[in-house]
Amino acid sequence: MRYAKVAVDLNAPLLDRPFTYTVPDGMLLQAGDMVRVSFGKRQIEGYVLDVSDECGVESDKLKPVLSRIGEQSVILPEMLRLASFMKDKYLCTTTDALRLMMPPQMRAGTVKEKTLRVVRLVLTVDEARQKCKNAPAQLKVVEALGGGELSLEELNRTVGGASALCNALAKKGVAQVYAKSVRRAPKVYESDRSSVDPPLTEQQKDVVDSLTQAIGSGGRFLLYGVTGSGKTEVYIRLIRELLGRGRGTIILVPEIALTPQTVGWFHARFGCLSAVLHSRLSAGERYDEWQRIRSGEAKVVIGARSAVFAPLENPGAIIIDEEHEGAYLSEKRPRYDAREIAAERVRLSGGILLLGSATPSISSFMRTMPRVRPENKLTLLEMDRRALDRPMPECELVDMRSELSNGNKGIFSLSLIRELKSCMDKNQQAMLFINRRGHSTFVNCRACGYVIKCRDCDVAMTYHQSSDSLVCHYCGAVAQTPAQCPKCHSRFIKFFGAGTERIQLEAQKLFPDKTVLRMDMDTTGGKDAHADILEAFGKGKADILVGTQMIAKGLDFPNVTLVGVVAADTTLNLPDYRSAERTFQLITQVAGRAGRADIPGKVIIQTYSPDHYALKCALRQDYRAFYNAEISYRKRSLYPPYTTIARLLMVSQDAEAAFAAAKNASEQLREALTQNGLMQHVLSVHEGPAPIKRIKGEERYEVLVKMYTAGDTKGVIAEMEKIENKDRGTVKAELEVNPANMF
DNA sequence: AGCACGCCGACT
DNA sequence: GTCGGCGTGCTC
Repeated sequence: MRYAKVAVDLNAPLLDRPFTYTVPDGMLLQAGDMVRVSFGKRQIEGYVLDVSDECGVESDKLKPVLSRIGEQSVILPEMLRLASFMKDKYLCTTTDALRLMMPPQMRAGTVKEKTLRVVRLVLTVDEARQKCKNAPAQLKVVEALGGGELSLEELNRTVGGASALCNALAKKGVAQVYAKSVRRAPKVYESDRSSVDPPLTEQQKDVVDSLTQAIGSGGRFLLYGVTGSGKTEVYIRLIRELLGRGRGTIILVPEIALTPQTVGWFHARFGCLSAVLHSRLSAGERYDEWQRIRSGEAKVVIGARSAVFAPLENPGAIIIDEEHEGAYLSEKRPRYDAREIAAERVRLSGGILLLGSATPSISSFMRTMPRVRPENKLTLLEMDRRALDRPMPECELVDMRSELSNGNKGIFSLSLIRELKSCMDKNQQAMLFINRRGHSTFVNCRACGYVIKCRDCDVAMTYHQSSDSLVCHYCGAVAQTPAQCPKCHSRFIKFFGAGTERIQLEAQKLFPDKTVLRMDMDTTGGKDAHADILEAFGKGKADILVGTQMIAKGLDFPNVTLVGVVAADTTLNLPDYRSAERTFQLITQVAGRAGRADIPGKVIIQTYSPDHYALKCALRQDYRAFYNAEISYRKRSLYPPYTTIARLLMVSQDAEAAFAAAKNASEQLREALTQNGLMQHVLSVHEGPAPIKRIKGEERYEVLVKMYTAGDTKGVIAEMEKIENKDRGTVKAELEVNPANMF
């Protein structure tokens, strides 16, 4: 007798263990297969984890596997091992992990193949001609079909009224109309780049060589390459090399919607060997792309975070572009880190992990340092020169304080205005970056100092001129712009803090006969608005592009010679230990948009804190100096990566209840940790209001736990998880480790 | 998660 | 007297 260990497709911790079923004689079953089993009183789906002759349980109440689903196994055996890794690492259920590894329709059983109505002759062409010699219209159809087949859709385009004619032909027994299943191919941004490999620079060659040498033995690499150094080309060469050895590659990009060009490049080079996976695909497209990968038809997978689970057998490499981006962390449970998943996948398959960035995250760069434990170690590959002989742009830091004391109250410094003028005079393009949308970031009463806040959030409202209203950027609430202060009724109301709208207006005022485009969440609402704006700017239909971080990455515009960072301090002053890191990354990335081979770029960075190391380093484009300064700050102040911060957030309509829950949780945690001896790993347990006390009408209190990363963080987190899962009625608890933001 | 069994309140 | 509330217990 053969026995199958089955993970049932139900999400409950109590059921998160294998159930044993007998395998009926003659049923071919292997690990990874989807099956139907009876479970209690009902029938459900499950996934075969293992098939063996060993039963392992009291055999009196074993039931048989009812049936096997699908032609191919759904989960690759290596992915079963990955699921068990995830269960352990993220404290999720096996089902949680497995569900990430297949398209949702797979489980729902609503796999709908897309079909086309296709027509073909059932007789030879000559016989068909004979039968239709008195019907000239039908004859046309016969000639169009010839010995092959055509979809009704195509046929209708060449022959008028083809549908009716085909029905007649079918009745006569000449032709046959049938449904043929086809794959839905997602739209790909057409790249104007040629599909020919360009020559590599010396640095690119060296990096490709190091990577190629690791094929077979595997390895983990961090490619630090300055903006414009040609990382994508390195990826392509590695992928090509792997394809030559029969192995596929997964490439992750942070926001696929923002990088249609990158997707286009891969498509141009690898054609239908490539597949795309991202959230904007329709369910059908996603399913079909998944199938193409699973069947081995597509071997180059490009996608967003979740594509790290693509059913690519034995990947030779997983490449993570813009490695420092927060998009690689899942905000839903299980809160996985695609970089960690990738590392484990390549470990299991003996492949290469390649993280790439012009501004690596502090935690990744630290892992390239000597004396890092081998299991965490990343090998550093470096490209410090731009390809195509593009020089690094010239950067200037402008102290906005002295600008003010010199009588310039405007939002543009004299330097920026001068450079903008010269740029516009030469008919070149400029980009102005500001990391806030709207017109003014807050509205303030000059008489009493009152700042207008959102009704439901502890956040100042932003003035939007386009709609002449106040908008809360946390909950989207809209309020009327008051004519007088709601508190003291003074009419002396002022608007402060410029956003993209204001910058656009000011720039337009400065250059009335130039075109100024704006790109932010407010102007990219439509489906293709995003691509449309970029395309318009790329084609020179605008002279100045104003935008938020959306314009910081992705496309290369050769005619952009000036980049202005209007307010570099915005991200710097956020209450988050990563604010310096984020500021440095953002500025370095936007600055990278400036200049090309024949026209060197210019970057103007405006700030009120010109002495801050993040800005000074960004000015010199000096990543290493920044890293050194930042890592010593993290060490001094006991921040990650030296420590790990776990945060248990209590959310409730009722402030008292949320606070009580936090206080309670903190006490329970201390007690539990003291009892099982885990307290020694903990640096601090602290409860209090979250930095933003209220969002969408919900009060927020938190328990912050800081521990040394080298200690037993897992044990402590497991204790916090237990507390998180306790039922506390109206108060919701949310646990996050090294939270993506501290608000 | 679901679906059973099981023991106490208001109803044809 | 029954219908039905949802507490706890089990599912190969």
